[in-house]
Amino acid sequence: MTDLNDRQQRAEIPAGPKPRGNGGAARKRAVSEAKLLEFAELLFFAYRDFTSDPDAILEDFSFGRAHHRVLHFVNRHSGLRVADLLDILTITKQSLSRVLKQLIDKGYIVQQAGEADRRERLLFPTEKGRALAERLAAPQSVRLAAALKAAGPGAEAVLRRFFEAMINAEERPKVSSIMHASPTPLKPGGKG
Amino acid sequence: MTDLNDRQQRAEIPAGPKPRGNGGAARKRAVSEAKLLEFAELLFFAYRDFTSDPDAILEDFSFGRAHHRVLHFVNRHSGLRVADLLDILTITKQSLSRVLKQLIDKGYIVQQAGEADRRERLLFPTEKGRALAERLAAPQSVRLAAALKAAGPGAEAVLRRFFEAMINAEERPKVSSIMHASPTPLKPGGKG
DNA sequence: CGAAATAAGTCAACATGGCTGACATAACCG
DNA sequence: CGGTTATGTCAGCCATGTTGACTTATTTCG
Repeated sequence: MTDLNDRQQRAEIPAGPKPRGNGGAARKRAVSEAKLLEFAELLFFAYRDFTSDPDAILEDFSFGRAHHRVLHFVNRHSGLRVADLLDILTITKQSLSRVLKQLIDKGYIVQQAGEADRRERLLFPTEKGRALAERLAAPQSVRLAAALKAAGPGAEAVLRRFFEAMINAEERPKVSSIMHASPTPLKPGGKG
Repeated sequence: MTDLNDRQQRAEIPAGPKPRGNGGAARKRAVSEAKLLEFAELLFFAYRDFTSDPDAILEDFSFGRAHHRVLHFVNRHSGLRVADLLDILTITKQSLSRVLKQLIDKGYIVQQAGEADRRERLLFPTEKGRALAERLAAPQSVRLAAALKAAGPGAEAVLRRFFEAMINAEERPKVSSIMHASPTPLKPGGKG
């Protein structure tokens, strides 16, 4: 077994916490620091497994995690611009272009020139795109629902505050406006 | 400005929620589903920004996020085996090998044959490795501390339950044993 | 003891998805 | 009209994931 549970047994020496440079006055800080790093690890593990379900589905479509991210945001916030997507994903135009083009070519996303500013390409999911987005979201929703339930009553508010505070302060208004924006409807002509 | 805040203003049409396939009986489910997807997005944004601080530091060392992950776990759980690391990161031996070798070559990590089983290579941070790990962890700790504070009293317990439930059920005992394992001390001879 | 299993390392080749720099087109704005 | 903006695109590079095959050292077990 490559079970990590085995590990402790193998170490013969009891091994208490080793006295490092921060001995003495910084004791209280050090404990708190360790707890913070535990949360860092929990976040890592949670995110690792959170992404694993859709990743498995994506293989059947020869898509990757990058496609998922794009499709998700286009589906949830249909009518957003390419520039919005770049901002959300914090990747370059060229990186986005690659996956976005594939999603458009394969009929998961359609573009439509902006009404007020015709330079803009507003992005919309097709029916096919919406279906895939929902299929990818399903296991994540199940996981989140279970985790919220396990976290107990009042967890939603706590988590919302926690996550929002984890986001860079300058980004919070953007994120907030993305999440609460009403979707632009697809104009007639765009093949759904 | 490529500010996402601009978006709503540009859409002329009011655009209510469009009646989709799940009209009628599934109304309550649909609302809940939207809320779950909001948490999915918050998790995405939180993780995106959580990783951005160390990423910036890593550039100065010509390292990437993969190196950070390895160094973090070796530092926090010194004495773990290569197999443990593979399990934690869920990557292949070959992928790990590349970054691990670089960390060893550059003197951030040392290996030591296991005492009970000499096939095992136990991994330890050097002083240099510990220093870098701490430097990378610092901004993340600051961010986490602020977010915990913002989440309010009782947030720690809630978050712990939430994150643990987000992890695949089969993985939970492993994760738990990693996180609560006492570190194996480095034996004399290993250049620290 | 000797054979099989295990832990780790390695070589080669490939895919995905980041990145930079440079440049083209269309549309908007003053 | 000219400058700026939004988008798209070409070409190439790099980091980090993948598979498959194979070696070496060591442990475990019949």
